[in-house]
Amino acid sequence: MSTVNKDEVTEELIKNTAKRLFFGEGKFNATTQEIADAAGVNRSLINYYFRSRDKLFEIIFKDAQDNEQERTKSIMFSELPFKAKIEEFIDNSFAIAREYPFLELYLVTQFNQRSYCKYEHDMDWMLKKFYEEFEVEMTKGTISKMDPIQFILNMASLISFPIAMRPLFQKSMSLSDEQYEKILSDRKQIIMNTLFINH
Amino acid sequence: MSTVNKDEVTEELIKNTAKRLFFGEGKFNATTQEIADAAGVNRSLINYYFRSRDKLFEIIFKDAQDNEQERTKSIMFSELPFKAKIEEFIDNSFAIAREYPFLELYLVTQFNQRSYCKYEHDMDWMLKKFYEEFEVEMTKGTISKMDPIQFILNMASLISFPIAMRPLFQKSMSLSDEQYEKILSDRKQIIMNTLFINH
DNA sequence: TTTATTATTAACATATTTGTTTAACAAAAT
DNA sequence: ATTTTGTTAAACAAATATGTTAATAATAAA
Repeated sequence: MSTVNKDEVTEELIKNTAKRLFFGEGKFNATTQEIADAAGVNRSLINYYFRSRDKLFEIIFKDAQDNEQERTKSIMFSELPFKAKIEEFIDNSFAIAREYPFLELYLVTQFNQRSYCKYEHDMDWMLKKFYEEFEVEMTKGTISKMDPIQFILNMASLISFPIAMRPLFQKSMSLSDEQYEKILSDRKQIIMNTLFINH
Repeated sequence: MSTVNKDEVTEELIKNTAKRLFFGEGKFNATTQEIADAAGVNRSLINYYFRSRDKLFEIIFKDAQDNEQERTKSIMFSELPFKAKIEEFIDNSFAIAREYPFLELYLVTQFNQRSYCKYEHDMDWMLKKFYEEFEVEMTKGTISKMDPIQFILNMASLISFPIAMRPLFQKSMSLSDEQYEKILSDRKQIIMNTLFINH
C-alpha cells in the first residue's frame, strides 16, 4: 500500500488539471465540465472533493499565492549577495512562467472579480530585510537613488509584463514565436542592466 | 436638427457604458442585463443595436485597440525630440489609465479567450521611424545599447504593470490608497531615469 | 467471504443568461 | 396625418452551468 490513497490522487489530479487550464493555458472561464474532461474524471467528482467550483478556485488561488510567496522568501533569506538574489529571482520567475505563463494574469483578474481572495501578508519580514540590503546597494552606487518600493515595482514590471502580455504584444508587434523566444532569453541580462548601474 | 440622431445617441450610450464597466470597473463578465441597467435602457436594445453580446464585445475591443494605436501614432509622428516623445507617451498612458485602469488587462485577457480579436498591424511605419530615432539616441549615449524591441518592452512594462497589477500588488505590499497614489505620481520620473542613462 | 466504507457514475432539478418574438407605445420624419 | 423609427415590457425557448441525489463499482475492514 502506497502512502497516498486513491482520493488524494484524484483530488490532486483535479487540482493540477485546473491549474494547467487556468495558469498554463489561460482558460480563465473553464467550466467544471471542461476541467473534469481534461482530467478524465466525472464532473461530479469536483463537487465530491471540493464541494463547489468556488471552493476549488479558492484553494488553487491560495496555493498559487503561497507558492509565489514561499519561493520569494527562500531567495530573499538565502545567503546570496544582493545582485545574485535578483538574478535568482529572475531565473526563478521565468522558470515558473514557462510552465504557467498565465499565472500572474489569472491571479490579478480573479483578485479583481472575487470579493474574498484572502491575502496573507507576512511580507513585512521580507521587506524589512530587502530594504536594508537595498540601502547598502544604493550607498555603494550600484543602484540609483529611489524609494525601494519603486525598485521592486520596476523589477516585477520588467519580469512579469513581457510574459503576461505576450499574446497581445507579440501580435501587435507581429513577432514570430521564435523571435519572441529569443527576446525572452535575452531578457535577463536586459533587466539586470536596467535595474543596476553599469560602470 | 443635430448631426446625431437618437439611435446613435443610445448606441453610443450602450457602448460607453460597457466600456466603463469593462475598462473602468474591471467587470469583465458583466451580463447584458447589467450593462443595460447601468445604461438605464432595456436589455433588448443591446440586441437591437448590436445583434449579440459578442458583436458588442468585438466592437468595443476594436475601438479600444484603434484608440491605443492612434494615440501612439500621433505621438511618435509628432515633431517632439525623442525623449519628449517618451515623456508624452508616459503622461498619456497614465491619463488613460486614470479613466480606464483595467483597459490593458481586459484587452489581453479577452485576446486570450476569444478566437477572433482581429488585429490590424500597420505598426510597421511607426516601428521603422522609432528604430531610426532610437539608433540616434544609442549612439549619442543616452540609452544603453540594446535591441529596440527590448526598449519598447521595458517602457511598456514599467508603465503598464503598476496600473494593471495594482490591486494585487497594493494588497500584497499592504499599501494604502494614498501611498499607492504617491508611488504612481513619482512614477514618471522613475521610469525616465530607468529608461535613459543619466549623467 | 462478508460487510462496510469510499469512490465514481448517471440522471435530475435548478438557476442564469442569452436571443427572439410580440405587442404596445412614444417620438420623429415624411 | 400617417408612416417610419426607437423604446419598453413581457413572455418564451434554448443553451449553458452548477449542485444534488441515488444507484453502482471499487476498495478496505471485519
